[in-house]
Amino acid sequence: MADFRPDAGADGVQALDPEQLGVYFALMEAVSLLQHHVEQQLRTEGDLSYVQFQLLARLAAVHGQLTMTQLADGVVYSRSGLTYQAGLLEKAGLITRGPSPADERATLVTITEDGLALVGRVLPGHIQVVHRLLFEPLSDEDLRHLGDIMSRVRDHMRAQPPRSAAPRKRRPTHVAKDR
Amino acid sequence: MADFRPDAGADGVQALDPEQLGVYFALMEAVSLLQHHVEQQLRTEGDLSYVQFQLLARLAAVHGQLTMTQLADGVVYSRSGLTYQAGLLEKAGLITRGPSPADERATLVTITEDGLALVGRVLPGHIQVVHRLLFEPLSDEDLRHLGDIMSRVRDHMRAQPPRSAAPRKRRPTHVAKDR
DNA sequence: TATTGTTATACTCTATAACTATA
DNA sequence: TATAGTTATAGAGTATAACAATA
Repeated sequence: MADFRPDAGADGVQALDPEQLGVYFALMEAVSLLQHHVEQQLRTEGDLSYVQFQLLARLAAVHGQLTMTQLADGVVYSRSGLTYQAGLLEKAGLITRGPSPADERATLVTITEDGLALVGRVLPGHIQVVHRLLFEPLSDEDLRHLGDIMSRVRDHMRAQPPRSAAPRKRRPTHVAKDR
Repeated sequence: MADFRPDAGADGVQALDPEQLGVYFALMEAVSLLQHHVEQQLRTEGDLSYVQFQLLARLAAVHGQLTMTQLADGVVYSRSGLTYQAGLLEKAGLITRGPSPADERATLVTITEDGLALVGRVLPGHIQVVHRLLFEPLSDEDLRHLGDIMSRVRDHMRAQPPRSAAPRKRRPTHVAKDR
């Protein structure tokens, strides 16, 4: 079977010991489960996807206006993806798009009253799910640790690549054609 | 704007304080970034999606055979979704499907030599990405804390709902038609 | 009757490339 | 030339419902 041991082959590459691998898998599975539940709640109570909720929540948090590029950052990884989502949200009357006076290339996105109302309507249930699934089994100390760790990791990742623009890529094909 | 304060409205519902909300967002964004990078690596080096990698890794870890239902658990949330992925993996020669002697309703999934080889080929780069993005900014103590916390959370979530079967649902429509 | 798995179908979402317009 | 955004298009992925077969 596959060799999960550190440095199982290669050229001095930094490897993970079994403990690290376990931590990584636990993190990914837990977040996957959390996200799945959260998406169900958002869909059921607000007919929103998680991405759409994030976009609205960002706009609500800054109290209104953001540029498409600012809005995209950290949520969506392609321009066209954001245009698509913004189109849906605009059609649903939750946001508005208009020209920017400062930079005429830019589009200013504004959240509507309906958009704000929807966020307000969906948020309590959202928070409830997160509380029940994520925070219930955690102590206050766990919470502090988790917050400290994850914000450090997030900042580390934000710093690393250019982001919001496609890095490098080589063969964007399908399932292992080379086997 | 939207009210993010605890108990902003409702009927005694358990709410999140701002610290908890921050921890939640940091967690989700960090994992989202990590997953995005990891998916690029898997696609580039092995033409695999993350789901496909998970399925192969599970099969590799148990050294071979699993039932479709066992394989789905925790990775995919619908039967047909797994059938689709298994079809791709089988077409690519990475797995094999056959009848189960024990239960003739079941399908036994077996990883092939090519499948094992691919996991082995992709894993070092995968591990490298995880190390660089997730573990680099963490101390040994952070690692212990994170592992402890996330495995507790994961187990808590696993216990909660029935899983692997669709829970309840109400209105699986599109973007907020009610506004 | 309940469970395992597949199929058909419809739809959401994402990404690439080409394009327009402004800085 | 570089940046902001849109459009067209193609493809991956997911979920629901209906179905067949076995327990």
